[in-house]
Amino acid sequence: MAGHGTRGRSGRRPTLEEVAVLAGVGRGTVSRVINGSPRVSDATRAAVEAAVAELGYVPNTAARALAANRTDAIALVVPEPETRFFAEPYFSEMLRGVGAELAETEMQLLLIFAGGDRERRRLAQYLAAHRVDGVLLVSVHAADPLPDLLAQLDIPTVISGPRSERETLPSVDSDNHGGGRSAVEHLIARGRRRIATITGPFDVYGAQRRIDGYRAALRDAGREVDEALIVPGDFTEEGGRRAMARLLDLRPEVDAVFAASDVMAAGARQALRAAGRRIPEDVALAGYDDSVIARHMDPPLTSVRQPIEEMGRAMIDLLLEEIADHRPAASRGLDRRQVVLRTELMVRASS
Amino acid sequence: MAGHGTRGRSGRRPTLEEVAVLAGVGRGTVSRVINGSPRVSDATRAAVEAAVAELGYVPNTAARALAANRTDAIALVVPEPETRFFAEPYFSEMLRGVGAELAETEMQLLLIFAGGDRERRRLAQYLAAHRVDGVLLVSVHAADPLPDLLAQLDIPTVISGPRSERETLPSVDSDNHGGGRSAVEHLIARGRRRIATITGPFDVYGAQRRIDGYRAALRDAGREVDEALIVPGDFTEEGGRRAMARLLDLRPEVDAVFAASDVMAAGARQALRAAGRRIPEDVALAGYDDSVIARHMDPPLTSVRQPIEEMGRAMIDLLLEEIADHRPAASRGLDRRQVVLRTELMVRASS
DNA sequence: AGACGCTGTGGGAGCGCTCCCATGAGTGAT
DNA sequence: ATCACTCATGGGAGCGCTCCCACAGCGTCT
Repeated sequence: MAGHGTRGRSGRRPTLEEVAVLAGVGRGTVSRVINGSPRVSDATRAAVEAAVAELGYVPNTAARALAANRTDAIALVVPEPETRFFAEPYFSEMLRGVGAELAETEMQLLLIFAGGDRERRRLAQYLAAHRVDGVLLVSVHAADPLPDLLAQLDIPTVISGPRSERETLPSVDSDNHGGGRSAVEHLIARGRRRIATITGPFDVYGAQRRIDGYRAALRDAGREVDEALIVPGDFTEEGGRRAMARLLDLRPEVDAVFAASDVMAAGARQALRAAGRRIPEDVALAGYDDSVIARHMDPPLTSVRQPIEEMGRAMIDLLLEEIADHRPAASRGLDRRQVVLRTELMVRASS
Repeated sequence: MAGHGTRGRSGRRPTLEEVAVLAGVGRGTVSRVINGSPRVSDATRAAVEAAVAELGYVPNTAARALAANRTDAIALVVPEPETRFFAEPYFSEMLRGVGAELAETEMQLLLIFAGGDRERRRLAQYLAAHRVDGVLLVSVHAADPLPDLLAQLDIPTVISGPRSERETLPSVDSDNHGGGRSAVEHLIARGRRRIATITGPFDVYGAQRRIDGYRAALRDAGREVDEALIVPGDFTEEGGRRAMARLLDLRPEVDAVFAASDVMAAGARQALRAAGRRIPEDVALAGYDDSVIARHMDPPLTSVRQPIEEMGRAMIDLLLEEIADHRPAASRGLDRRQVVLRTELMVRASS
């Protein structure tokens, strides 16, 4: 029996047409009212609105999408395994900003993880199907082919964290250079002499900028940069631990460390403890992100706060603009589509 | 000039019809192949697949949704302000499981926050428009009208954490009773005499169950339950701090605390420190969730681990089933649609 | 008075798909 | 050879909307 038919019938929702009949107008007019066109007389508009209210009419999005060729949805694409997504509190906060800003609109948010190969292929299909009006790209490595794919498909995109200084996609970022610099300036001001840094992966532009900030602060203070004090990490806790251990090995006289993420700082702290160094008495420690971990560490961690939520909001704003004036690529210039937001150093007991 | 028309033309994607022509078959046949119907000969199927590959055909979801009355999308609805969503690592991990399981399918995940009033109304509209095939409801309080709305709209729904022992919606939960019990049994085994608990909100069923587990463990050990040792919290850090402070006031002789969440345990720790109590020498501490905070606390926190990721997977499984046999409510019975997963106690230095 | 332009409106023509009915070919039983 | 079925297939009829053309009504300019 028509299980399907029953379902279709029982839950039938009113259509544009029915609203039109009830309001005594044509379909086109109802459509105009629904979409806020100004070319409708006040009387007609009122009549239509009454009919809409009476029937409890809600537009059918599929039909709209089909006819108008838009989806009113954007995707937040995370090109990392889900695991990492949440190891870094960064993403969660960004999501918060994105959600908040999007709540102002009719747009919907799709969350897509594309860590593995299979997910990657699925994502490509998905994008090819133009199932979203725009894409938010988070945490992209320099060599990732995704941005090019998106450009090729002509899908409006905003990237969080430019891939290089000559990023072509609209982007939102915090001032990594200034952030790194402020942390190191603080350590200098605290009288530290041998300041090291545990860096992020070199293929992440933001990580590079933090290192540059580290160098700048030292140079401005008239100090020489000891390259052995710059040890590579990978944004993981274990990586931070290893980097710190190595650092203690190479430069046991180190008396301050700027870790490019709180998570790595947590790892560094373990290594310091294991080596019997006290924080901050023997070694001052500063992190980056001002995450939950920073506040709960013992001692609480000095950390560079990024306005991540605000960054999320800014990304949505940019993306909505991109979608709005989505026009032939040629007519776009090198717009001022690179937003950079200020950081703030949260000083705590670790330094 | 026709920016719109240009766009529509330039990026034109092949349609079913075009695939049919190229393969030399009818539209219906192509549709059958695309949708994996068995009623197609091997030769035809091969021809169609070749044509699909050659044209790079990708089905238009909007058209499909319109014609078939389904969306191939499900929503994860979080009826809390975004803020809380991430304060509890719980959600993040759940999202991970959901994402992983969903990656096996063609379904898409929509993330919807419905904390405020405006978001609530928007959500209602959204659901009324049947823009998703099913809904995952996370962290629902007992009095929330959302589940009823969903039932009324006849939208397949799975709830994480039943609202009461007579939950009618399919649900996935961890064994809160067993979890609470195991934590308290552990504290008893450690020789603690005055064991208190800081609870979650009373209108959260899971929180109730944890209290019940606390009571059960004490009773089974032949101990009397001192009601003054049961202090209400609200799953926040500050709430945990206050509860602990109050506890120290009322029952200074307390020598162990089971907090119904790690976040509250972190708050309790602050209060204990402030009062000069050592962990675990003076007071043993156990939490719930086995979150990042537990591992980074000083000392590391004993905590009840829920298989949250697995719970996310289970929710998706249940929901997909619900969607598959979505039939008149009458024909559904009190199915075995209540999944309960086992917890595990992670013992660390705090106890 | 006629020509012209506006504004508000109605409704046809699709958008690309699924559903389902009709059709014809193939198979085996009578 | 005939009938009854089954199976693969083609294609019409929508799904509910937006876009846009056509047109009526009215004021304005010459």
